[in-house]
Amino acid sequence: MAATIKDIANRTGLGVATISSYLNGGNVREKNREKIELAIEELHFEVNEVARGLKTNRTHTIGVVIPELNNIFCTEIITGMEDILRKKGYATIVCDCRTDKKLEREAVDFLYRKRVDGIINMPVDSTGAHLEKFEKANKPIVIIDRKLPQIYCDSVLVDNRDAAGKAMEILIKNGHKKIGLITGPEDIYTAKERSLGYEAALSKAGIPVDPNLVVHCDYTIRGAVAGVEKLLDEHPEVTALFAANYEMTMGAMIVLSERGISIPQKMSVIGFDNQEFARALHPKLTIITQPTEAIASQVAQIMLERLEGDKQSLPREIYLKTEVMTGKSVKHM
Amino acid sequence: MAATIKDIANRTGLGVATISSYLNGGNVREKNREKIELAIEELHFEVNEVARGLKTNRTHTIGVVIPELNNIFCTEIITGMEDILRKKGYATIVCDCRTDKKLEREAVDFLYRKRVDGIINMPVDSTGAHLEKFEKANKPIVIIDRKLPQIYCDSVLVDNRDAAGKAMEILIKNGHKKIGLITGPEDIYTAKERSLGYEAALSKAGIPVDPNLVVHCDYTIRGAVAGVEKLLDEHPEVTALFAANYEMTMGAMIVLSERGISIPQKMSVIGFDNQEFARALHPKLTIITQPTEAIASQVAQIMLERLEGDKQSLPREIYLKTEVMTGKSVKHM
DNA sequence: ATGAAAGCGCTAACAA
DNA sequence: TTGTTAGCGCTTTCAT
Repeated sequence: MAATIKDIANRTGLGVATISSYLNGGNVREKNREKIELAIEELHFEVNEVARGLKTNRTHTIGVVIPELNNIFCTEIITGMEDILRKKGYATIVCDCRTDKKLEREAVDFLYRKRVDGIINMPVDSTGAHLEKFEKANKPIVIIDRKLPQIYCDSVLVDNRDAAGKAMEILIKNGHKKIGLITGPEDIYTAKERSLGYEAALSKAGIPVDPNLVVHCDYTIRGAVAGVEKLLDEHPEVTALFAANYEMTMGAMIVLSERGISIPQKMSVIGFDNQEFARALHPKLTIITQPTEAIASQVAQIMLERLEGDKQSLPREIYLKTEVMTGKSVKHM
Repeated sequence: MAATIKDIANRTGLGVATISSYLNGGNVREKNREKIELAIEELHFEVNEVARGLKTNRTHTIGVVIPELNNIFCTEIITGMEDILRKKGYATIVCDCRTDKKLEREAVDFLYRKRVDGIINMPVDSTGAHLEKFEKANKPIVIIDRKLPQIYCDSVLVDNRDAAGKAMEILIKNGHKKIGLITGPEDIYTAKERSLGYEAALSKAGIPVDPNLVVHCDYTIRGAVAGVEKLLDEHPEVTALFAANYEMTMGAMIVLSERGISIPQKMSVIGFDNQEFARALHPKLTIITQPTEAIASQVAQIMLERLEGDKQSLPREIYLKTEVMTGKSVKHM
């Protein structure tokens, strides 16, 4: 069995409270400090955080629930958050719920049972019902990428309508009128926002919106491949594509590459996220990039503030902007 | 405060032991079962796994320590493992140690303090010293991608020498003699193995090994960009490149794309991992792919077996093979 | 089938 | 500064 605080107490002849005090940065006589450190060394003692968590009602663990781990947008954010949280002594348990509401709820319940101190969620269920337990327990909730009006929580969002608007503006300025939109499911907030940005930009330019040019995929590579193939088959008049996340950008590129459709001569393309991928393509892809680092740091900061005291202040809503990285994948008509 | 088992006991008039028994699948009189379920519903009771863990000395949590979360090879494996482990009631705490030995040790210590039931590690420190606590505690250790002779543990490996051999065989068969190798740091096991495979293949074909054509990067995109630029500048005689992981493949493609070096006319390329990326490029890239799903399932299976009883049997070593996905990025000289 | 009670390893009063 | 002790929420004998 692993050594306990009691073993250290016996070994040193001190009381358990003294050992506990030492472990928590309390004052201990120099001589005793040495004795304790020796005993800890000899017995390979490591605090049992399970016991500590039971007693203090704080686990120093944050739950993170995301739709998909195999998604560079998510992993970049997670990596960034982890870095910040770890430095403050917090660990994260990441659960990927496969964009499934049921799994999402299970993940949140699971994390609640583990008594994580707070939860960070890029939600699939837009009602937020799965988060009610955390709300009732008065544990901080930070939401990424959408608003949850029913839930008392902070949110960090990207201006997705503007993001799509920027892409469309480039295409329209270059004379494109038949623009295919590769977007996510209608019930996903970010996808809907991007679709709205697409429509608004067209309307503003006086170009009629043809709903047949809007392909609703499922935010995955595979889905986009199927969707783009269908779009190209049925609408040869399309001169440009805008793919509204990274995975679908890749899906679109796969179809164009495999069909030998040259960019930008035969098709103009604007993608999303992942600068490295855009650079690796030839010609370089023009993309809209999301500020993953800023998102990560905002989310982590807010969570830390909520954990270390500020429980009452009103829910916050942080909006961040995307940027355009210009390549050579758009042809001037 | 959250409801406890005691609250349920009071509410139902039963004893805590009965509630506990119910929660753990014990037999309870039908009438009491109903009462308990009603109380659980009304009080929003959720078992406190922290308390349970303290008592049972099992947390149903597995620690996972990897060098980098922003690495598709790692995330694919993690996703696969999580799926399997979750179905058996185990959660995972993933720590990314940024390919840093010190952070790796801290992550492992942290997980030990959290009393995870077992640990899965793609190790940075080749001595395995950081894992000794788990070894002493007799908690299962499963290693991915290298052997740790000093540590009592199971390992799941890929035949990396063979992987590099396959790539080289293709290039050599197509008449290439000046082949650049973009590989990882010499002290990383997989990188070394891939380098050895490169050298062996050249020697076997009677082609002298020129160490100047071997670029040791750090397994990152950025590192590979710098490395490939230098290689191309200093060795214009190179006709083919083999990049020995996905990130470095992308780095190589970035340089080639930005310099306008056409593939395969001016340069032949074989990459590593990420089939989607290979397909998205035009012409399609020939790559060596690792069996991430098989790795994930082997690792998870072994961990589960060790957790559910089989503590004694000898350490296992599972070897898996890579595959070639043929594209059009290799020119016949 | 159910309940009483001990105890997992720790922290936090409180007392000394 | 140090020690004694109660108790966090649960499981687990051992009775009943």
